[in-house]
Amino acid sequence: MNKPATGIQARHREETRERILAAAERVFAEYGYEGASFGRIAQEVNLPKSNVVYYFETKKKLYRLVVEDIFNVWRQAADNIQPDSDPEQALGEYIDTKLELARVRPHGSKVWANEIIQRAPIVQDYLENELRDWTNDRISVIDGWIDRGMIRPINARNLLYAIWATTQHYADFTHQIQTLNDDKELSETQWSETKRAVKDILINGISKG
Amino acid sequence: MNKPATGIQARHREETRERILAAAERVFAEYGYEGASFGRIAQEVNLPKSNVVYYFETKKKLYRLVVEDIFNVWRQAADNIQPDSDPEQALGEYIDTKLELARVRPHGSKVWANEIIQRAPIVQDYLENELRDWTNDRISVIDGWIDRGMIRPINARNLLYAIWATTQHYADFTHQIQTLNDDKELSETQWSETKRAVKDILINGISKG
DNA sequence: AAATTTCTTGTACGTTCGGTCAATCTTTTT
DNA sequence: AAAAAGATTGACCGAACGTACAAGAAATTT
Repeated sequence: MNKPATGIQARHREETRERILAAAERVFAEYGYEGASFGRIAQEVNLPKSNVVYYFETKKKLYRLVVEDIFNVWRQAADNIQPDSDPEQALGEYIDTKLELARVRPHGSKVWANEIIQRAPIVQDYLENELRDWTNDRISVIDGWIDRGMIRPINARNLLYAIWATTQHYADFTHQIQTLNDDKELSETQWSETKRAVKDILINGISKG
Repeated sequence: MNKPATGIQARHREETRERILAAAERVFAEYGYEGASFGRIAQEVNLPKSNVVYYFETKKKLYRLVVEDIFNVWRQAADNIQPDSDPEQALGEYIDTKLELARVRPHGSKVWANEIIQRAPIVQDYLENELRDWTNDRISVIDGWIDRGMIRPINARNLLYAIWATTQHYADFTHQIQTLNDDKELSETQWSETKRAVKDILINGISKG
């Protein structure tokens, strides 16, 4: 798909694109779609505005790439939710991975949240296809576990939503959590404790006996 | 605090202010702070832009009123979390109420989410005072329950976050949920099932035995 | 090394927006 | 009913934004 990046120019192009995309994720997260501007993104990567436009043409196209990226990262995080997995372990790992993503890539999550809150004006087609199919697959797996008596008969869809909501909360509401933590970032220890506690609460809700 | 609203003028003023506030909540939710404009809000209530400006002076002031309003509604929803309440019932009612608010007033929740995602540029002082005190009070109550052996020793703060995240998810991510529900609004039955399932998952995580 | 393609950058244009202001109309107070 | 206060509205302004464009610099291809 991508060119192998021979030559000085091609290599430099990829590098610049990546830098712009990273900055765009931050700026879209912090200011919202309308609030973000080419000017501010350009400033963050120390390039003239017109150069950023040259690489991505329109704000909409740049934004879409940012949104699709975070979705694909999340999709991978659920790879281990398979019919033959151990439910508690698979979901535990899924929660761990999503919380780790909330920690190291909070901006992508915020952009996604913003897009959904505003009724997906840009990526609605993505929701109707990729997201819908992917979600239904995961629900089938969980229902399969229930059929085989491996977990309590909970509502698979609402469980999935609870996991999404809780894990993404730590990305989207970072600022609130930080304020309630006396304006300090969560420490290493607090993150571990959070992972343990979230699994404790959610997994306890599904296990038998 | 408010004038008793005698006379035609005063009554009409209150009425107009309310209509504008309701429209502003919708518009801020749907377009974000930057994306929302006096023009669009004015259009929704069929008034000239300058009249809306006359009532609220600046966009910031109007926005702040909207944000404070939803916070106060949420605060009330937790009134029954008291030391002498039955934990499972009190938290169950809290979840029910918050889900009902997610259903009937999704816009306020979205505005709050947006504000927090963007690092509370307008209401940071609110977080530092009202929200922080209120949260610590609730955590004390839950820890009290744990001390008296009424629930499992879970992490009270993370439990609170899980409840917020999960309930508000049904407001903030309405559009995604609807898309995954074949583009249909959740039915009466589905809302009941959701309330049951969310309580099932979260409350099961705290109960003893 | 000449020709071609790709990248860089400053300028400029049309639009939208928040907010001001003054003129007019309506309600309340005296 | 005269005077004062409050409400309504259209016109207007300066700033910011998305993006089109042209002209030159650099890299690549021939």
